[in-house]
Amino acid sequence: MVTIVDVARHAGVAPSTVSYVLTGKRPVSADTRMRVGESIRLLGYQPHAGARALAGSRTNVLALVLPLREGVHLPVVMRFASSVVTTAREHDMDVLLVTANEGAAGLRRVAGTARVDGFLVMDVELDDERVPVLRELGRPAVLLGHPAVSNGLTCVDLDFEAAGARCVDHLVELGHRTIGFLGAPGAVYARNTGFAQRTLAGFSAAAMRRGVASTALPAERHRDAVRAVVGTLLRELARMTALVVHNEAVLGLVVECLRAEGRRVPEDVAVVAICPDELAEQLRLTSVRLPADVLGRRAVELLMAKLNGQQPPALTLLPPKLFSRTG
Amino acid sequence: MVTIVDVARHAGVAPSTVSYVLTGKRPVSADTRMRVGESIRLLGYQPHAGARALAGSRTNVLALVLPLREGVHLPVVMRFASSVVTTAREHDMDVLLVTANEGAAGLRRVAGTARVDGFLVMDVELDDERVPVLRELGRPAVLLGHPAVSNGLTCVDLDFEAAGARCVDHLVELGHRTIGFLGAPGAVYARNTGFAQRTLAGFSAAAMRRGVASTALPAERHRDAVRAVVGTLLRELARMTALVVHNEAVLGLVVECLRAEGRRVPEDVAVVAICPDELAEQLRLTSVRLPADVLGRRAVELLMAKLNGQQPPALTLLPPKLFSRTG
DNA sequence: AACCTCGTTCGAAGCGCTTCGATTCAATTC
DNA sequence: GAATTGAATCGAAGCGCTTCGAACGAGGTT
Repeated sequence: MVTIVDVARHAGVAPSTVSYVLTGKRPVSADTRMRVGESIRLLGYQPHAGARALAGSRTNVLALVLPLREGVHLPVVMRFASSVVTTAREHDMDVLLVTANEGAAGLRRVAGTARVDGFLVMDVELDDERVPVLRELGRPAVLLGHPAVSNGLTCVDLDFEAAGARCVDHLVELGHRTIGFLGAPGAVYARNTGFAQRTLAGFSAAAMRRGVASTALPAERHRDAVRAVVGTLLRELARMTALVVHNEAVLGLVVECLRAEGRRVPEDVAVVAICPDELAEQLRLTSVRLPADVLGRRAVELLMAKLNGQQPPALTLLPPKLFSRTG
Repeated sequence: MVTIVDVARHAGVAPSTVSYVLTGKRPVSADTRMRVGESIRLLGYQPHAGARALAGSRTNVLALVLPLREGVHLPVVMRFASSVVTTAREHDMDVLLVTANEGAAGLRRVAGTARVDGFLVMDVELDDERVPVLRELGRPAVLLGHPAVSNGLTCVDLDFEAAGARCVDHLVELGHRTIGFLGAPGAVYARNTGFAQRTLAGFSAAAMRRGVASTALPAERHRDAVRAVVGTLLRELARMTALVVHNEAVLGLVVECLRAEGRRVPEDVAVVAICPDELAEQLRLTSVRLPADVLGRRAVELLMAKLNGQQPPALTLLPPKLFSRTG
């Protein structure tokens, strides 16, 4: 193994000088910087990560905490992870993969053993047990899917409120005057899960502002329930020509039911979905996508800012992008 | 921060003794072992990973190299990753996530900086540039999707040959006597990509053994091509009552085309797919699944064996499991 | 009673790096 | 020409752990 001492000897300088060349923490003359750089190249020197972590108390590793349980949309998680790793590497960081099912103990472990410099936690819920632990650990952290109480923490998320509004605006521009909304199961709204409400709020406000007639209903997962709620909507909102769906689990069923009721999609009822892109792609629906890649990149950038002592805003909301697939 | 010295002082022993309690590398009397354990609990001691790595030249971290590019089936990758992390944790290991697009340089980097003890590399191709590098690095590694030349390396994969055979056996048991096979695009067979051939070989051999009539054709990705090849198959193999499909990209299209030709699926033509489970689930087809979770677990176990100085077999093939969804 | 043995425990030396005073030497000032 | 500065470099200490030879006692042997 090539150590910093070998490099120093080869370049005819002290080990500390090599270190300063590498870290840039003290000025080094252009001449020696070059000589040292050359020796590093020649010897193929790579600093020992453990030694660095021990001496410098900095690991250059981020923990990425992912929900790997069933029920989350795996491709989105994967895309997010991919984007995180790529962006982390641009900042010369590596990524340690931690699963959410280790829970708060997992965070304690990787922080306590000094394995990572900071945390990226995906799929944070309201009253998540990990939030207080993250505060207690005091390491920089960025949360995705923001919990209500975010004081001191940094959160990133899609701007669901804007997403709800964006759907309305899009449809109004296409000439629709009566718009339905199918949301998550009722229980989700009951337990105040943030993103569901925010979408609905954005939708309602925009409908109000635009002066369009609208009705919003929750949609349960089961087939019959979907059929029923679609029926209700068509009855209640008789002149409905457009529908916003914020419920990826039943999206396919909704379209199916509409067609079963004799409505062509999108000719009779224009459907706009708020869901992962590939699902909308598959069903050929206009959609507001969840930008997993941008989310990942931004999350890493915020975390890096915190690691560098900056204080990024507590909440970053990404503007929604609507993809029209009516053509 | 609580160090090993603090624990030692608290328990009234030497630091080395604490170390031996922790690692079990030398016998410690039951009495002191207990006292030390108690002190560790009380003080909440967690060993510093960097210090450990430096002194012990062992990181307790595995590198997981994943293909995060488009075109791979993301849910499968995710499930595999999940299983790897879970199993690794059972062996007290953490997992560093590395993307395949860092290529061989990524392997060099994490090995050279002593960040990891070993490698888990998914989606290895024939003539993969990483294979020679892994040899050169000399760290334990387990590959998934085995390259032809596997000398000195350890590989795990689904037993595609058995999978091909299993489909035939299943169909023969159901009474089918004439079975078609639709495989990957022709180019895949041309470039000798291992798993595609092996499936076909297993299929053909089983058909021969069972004395059933069969024809195998490659399927290109495009809609028209699929329609054409399904037509050809129906013409050539006039009495075909069953079809094995090993091409997840066109699976849906194949079923669609069969129905367009007036064949009911599965009544007139029983279709068995070799593909990720959720795809078959969605299309309600009997399938041989790619057991990502078992694969991940086994891969980690093999890697741990190598880290412990054992020499596991060069190639482990997992027996295929067929899920019948005809009911 | 002196001598081994063997199971336990101790002490000290490193692992490869960062960091912080101290030192050097050339350039500047009086 | 002596004194002062400041940029560049050096040397040594120390980060928290593992590991190895040595030391220690209690038990058994001759």
